[in-house]
Amino acid sequence: MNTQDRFAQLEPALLEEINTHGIIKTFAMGDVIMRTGQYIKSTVLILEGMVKISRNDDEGSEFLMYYLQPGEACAISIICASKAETSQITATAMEDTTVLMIPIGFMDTWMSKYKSWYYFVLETYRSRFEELLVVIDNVAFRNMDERLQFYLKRHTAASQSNIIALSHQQIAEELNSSREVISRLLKKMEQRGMLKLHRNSIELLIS
Amino acid sequence: MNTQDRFAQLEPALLEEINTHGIIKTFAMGDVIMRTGQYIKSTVLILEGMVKISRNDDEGSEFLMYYLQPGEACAISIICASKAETSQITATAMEDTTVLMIPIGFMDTWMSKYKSWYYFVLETYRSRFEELLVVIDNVAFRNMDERLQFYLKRHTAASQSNIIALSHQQIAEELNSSREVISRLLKKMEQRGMLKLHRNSIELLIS
DNA sequence: AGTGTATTGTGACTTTGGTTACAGACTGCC
DNA sequence: GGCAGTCTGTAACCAAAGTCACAATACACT
Repeated sequence: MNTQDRFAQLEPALLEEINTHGIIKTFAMGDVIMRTGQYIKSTVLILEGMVKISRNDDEGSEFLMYYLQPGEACAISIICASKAETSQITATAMEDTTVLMIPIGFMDTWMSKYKSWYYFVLETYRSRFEELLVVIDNVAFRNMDERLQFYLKRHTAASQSNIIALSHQQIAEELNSSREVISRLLKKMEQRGMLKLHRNSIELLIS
Repeated sequence: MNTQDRFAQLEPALLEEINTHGIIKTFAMGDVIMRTGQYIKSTVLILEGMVKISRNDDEGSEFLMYYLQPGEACAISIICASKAETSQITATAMEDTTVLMIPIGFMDTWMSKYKSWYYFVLETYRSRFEELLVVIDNVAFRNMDERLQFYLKRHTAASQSNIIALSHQQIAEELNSSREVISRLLKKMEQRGMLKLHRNSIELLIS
C-alpha cells in the first residue's frame, strides 16, 4: 500500500513532497528502529507493520508505552527531530515494518505551508499524549492482573487477532514484571475461562 | 509582572494580540482550574503562581503529573482546545494564581501567522511529553522511597525553597499512596539526616 | 528415538507497600 | 486552661508482587 492511501488526510501537494523527500526504510521483525540516547534527525511515519514504543531504564528493564500502526507517526521523533535532541525511548519493529523518514528540515516549512500537515502533527501529539495518560492510569491505579488484561486486549486490538504469539517472558518484560508472576496470573485467567494457554501463544476468549 | 516579561520569547505583534484577546483570570490557592471531563474552550498560559496537573481515577484517587510555572502553558489545554474535547486531567492552583485564557479560535491563526507561537506550542508539547516520560519512569521502575525523594526535590525546585509546606496526607495523595507509608518513609529519611520533620512542613537538608 | 534448549507450572519465601487501630502531640479557639 | 480538630508516630497485620528453586513439558534437531 502506498503513502497516498495510508495518509489520505494529507493534501496532494504535500504527499507529492513526501514522496520526493521521504526516505523509505524497511526493518525486520525484532529490529530496533530507534534506541535510547540516539540522535533523531528525521520524523518517522509508519507505512506497513507495527512498531513498539517503550521506555528502558539503565539496568535494561523495559516498559511498554504504546504501539504505532500504519498511518501513524512517532510523536517522539517529531519532538526530538524539531530540536535535534536525543530520544529517551526505544522503538522496535514488532513485524516486518516499512517506515518513511522525513528529514527534520521539512518539518518547519511544511508546518506553515500545509494545513493538513499541521493538523496531522497536532493530532499525533494529542493521541500519543492521551495514550500516555492511559499508561499512567494503568500503572498508577491498577494492579498487575488488570494491567495484564489491558495489555492482552490492546495486543489483540493492534494485531487484529485473538492469538497473542508471545512467551510469558516477553510479556513480563513489556510490563516490567517477572515471568513467574505473569504465568501465575495467566493461569488464573485460564481457570476463569478468559483465555487458553498454548506454548508461545495465548488465545483470548473474551473481548 | 506582565505578559511581555513572562513570555519574552514571543514576538511583539503576537504579545499585542495576546493582550487584546486573552482573558485574565485569577484563582485562589486550592481552586480547581480545570477538572476531569470538563470541556476546554481555551488554552491556558500561566502568568503568576503555580498550577498542579494531576490525573484522577473514578474513585477519587489522585496522581500528580507535573507543576506548571509562570511562562508555561498547559499542554493538555492546547491539545483539547484544538479539538474542543474534554480533558482527562485536573488542574489545581497551588498558590494564588493568575492565568491568561486564549480562546481556541486564535490557535490556528497564530500558528501559521507567528513563528514564535508555533515554536512555543511545540516546546510546550516537547517539555510536557518529557515530563510524562519521567513520571512513567518513576512509577514503572522506582520504589516509593525513591519516588518520594524525587517528589520532594521537584517540589523544592518548583517553589525555590527547601521548606515543603505540606502535610504527610497531602503528599500521600499526590503520590497515590497512604499517609502511614509516607510518614514511615519520611521518618527513615530524617534518621538518615536527609531532612527535618516539622508540623505541616518538611525541611530538606540535602539537594 | 534421544538430547539439548526454551517454555511453562508451582511451591516457598521475602519485600514492599497498603490497612487497621490507636496513642500522642500540636494548634486554634472559646 | 480546656476542648476539638488536625497532624504525626508506631505496631501489627495483610496483600500484591518479586525472587528462588526446581520440576515438568514441548519443541527442534540430529
